[in-house]
Amino acid sequence: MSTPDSVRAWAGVLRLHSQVLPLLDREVTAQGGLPLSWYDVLLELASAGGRLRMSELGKRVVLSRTRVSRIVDELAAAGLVQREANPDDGRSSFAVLTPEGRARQRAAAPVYLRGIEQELGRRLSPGSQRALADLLEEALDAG
Amino acid sequence: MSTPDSVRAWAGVLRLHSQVLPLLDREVTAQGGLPLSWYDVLLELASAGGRLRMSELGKRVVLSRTRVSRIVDELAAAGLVQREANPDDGRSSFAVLTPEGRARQRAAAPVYLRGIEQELGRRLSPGSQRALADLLEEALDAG
DNA sequence: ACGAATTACGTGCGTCCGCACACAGTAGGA
DNA sequence: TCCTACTGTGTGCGGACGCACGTAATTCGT
Repeated sequence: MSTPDSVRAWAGVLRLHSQVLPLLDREVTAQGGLPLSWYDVLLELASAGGRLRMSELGKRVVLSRTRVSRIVDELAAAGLVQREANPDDGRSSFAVLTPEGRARQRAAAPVYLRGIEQELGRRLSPGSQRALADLLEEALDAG
Repeated sequence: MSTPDSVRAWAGVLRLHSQVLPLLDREVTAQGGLPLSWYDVLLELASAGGRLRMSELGKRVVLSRTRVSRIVDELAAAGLVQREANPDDGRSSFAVLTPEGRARQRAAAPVYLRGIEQELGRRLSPGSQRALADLLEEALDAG
């Protein structure tokens, strides 16, 4: 009774996620970084030019739209983003990166990059990392 | 500014996890299956011969030891497992699969397997599935 | 043999999270 | 111009989750 490859793959995703995520979280918060959810939102905002509608942000980020709404509240309270009305559509609103938000994101980036690099570099050869990344992106594009 | 492969890989794990897990959850519960956490515990118990110490169970399952303790409570209340003292060590206790628990696990298995097969089969070729599984297991073994 | 350190486990508590719902705004047909 | 369907958003609520701690049992050094 051998396990199908798809099941082995899914089990691998589940396990790697549950093993690496807490380590990364600890390491980053120990170094005074931002919470992962904050960083994720700031990063996505930054790479989108600093301004995004809520629903768009919800799609790009790993969190639910609902959750994003609350995190943007927190970020706004911390002065890292600013809510802004959409003149073309009264329902929607933008999250806009403030200069300080951009600065904080830039400052936090190396901590995350180093953590990931370290945690995955320890486990896989460069070639395997590349192969894994390609396969995962292939799967995501087919989503 | 190209993203390192390790970061691409980690982002892929994060995204695939967040996309597939809810789908799988919905699909399974819609078909009257067990909660994923229940299934995970039952499966791990079954493949270990039906009896495992709590801490061992915590290590094998994707959940924290703390969480496992509570889930075993729920499973025991549902009659699917039974708590049992360890005669050789008064601190530890066993979770033992009941016949009904074993039956429920067996009955639920095809639902999960089909769901995973479907969700990953749609996204990756058989060869890619195998390659992905191998890479993830390689990473986990190095953990 | 006895106390300190360690291990296995359960639980109180606070956080994170998303579903279901409510509400305001928009689009489109008659 | 209404009236209806739909869309984008925020929020109440309850569940899932794990950390920190407490407790009981075992191990180990002396």
